[in-house]
Amino acid sequence: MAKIPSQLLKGTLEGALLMIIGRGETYGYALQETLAELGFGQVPEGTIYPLLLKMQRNKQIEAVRHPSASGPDRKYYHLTATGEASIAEFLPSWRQLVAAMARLEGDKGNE
Amino acid sequence: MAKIPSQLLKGTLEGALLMIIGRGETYGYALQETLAELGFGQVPEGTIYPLLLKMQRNKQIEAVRHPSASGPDRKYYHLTATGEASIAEFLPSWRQLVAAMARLEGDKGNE
DNA sequence: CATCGCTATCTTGCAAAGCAAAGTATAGTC
DNA sequence: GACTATACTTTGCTTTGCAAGATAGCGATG
Repeated sequence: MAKIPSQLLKGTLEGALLMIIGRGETYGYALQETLAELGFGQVPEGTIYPLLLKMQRNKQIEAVRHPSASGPDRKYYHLTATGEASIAEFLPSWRQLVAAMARLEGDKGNE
Repeated sequence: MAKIPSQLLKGTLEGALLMIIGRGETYGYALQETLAELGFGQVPEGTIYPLLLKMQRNKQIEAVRHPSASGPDRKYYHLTATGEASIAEFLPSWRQLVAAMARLEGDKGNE
């Protein structure tokens, strides 16, 4: 699986993380694996953890610390109402961008 | 037509401009209109012109200056081989990102 | 002729976001 | 004890979108 260039991920990643957390409480390390499984590539810790902290400051997510049987404590995140609202703002913009690009790709295909 | 947040555009815009220029020689001002028609929203001049200059420095595009009947000279851009190669690198990454996001949206839809 | 509005490009400086790198710490394996 | 996997944090760099302002040619209105 090729790596998605960082510049392409900009902005999209926050939306993606919010949507994954919206599926059910998770923690940073697991999010990294989930992103890889979904096809986002190997997103580095240095990207994910600062983003989670920022989203927590913005009240989009909340954290609860729980011990783990296989290592240090985990910070489990869940969505807040603000986080849900962020997803509701993000998705239409994302879809608009995808639609615009699809028009361009369609043109390309007709040549 | 809503405005696409700047963070979402990051990286995508360069690919989009290259693809539009690939359809046929154009200039900055016209690119702005084309982007709007495609659904990218009103991308400001302060975004487009610096990007075009950067792509020119990177040899992805080349410019020819022509006078206009309705205003100042226009700089018409066309793709170079490097530019074509950039598109060939960009498109798979873009499609991978779209596919990954589609998986997430699909999950959401099943809830 | 002066002003306005449309066309057309360039430059400066700031903000946001991805990420490499380094640090800290726990649990299990060799 | 060393190493590996797990798990989170912080610092500083780089890229990119963009607001704001400058420059300039053209046509129409007054």
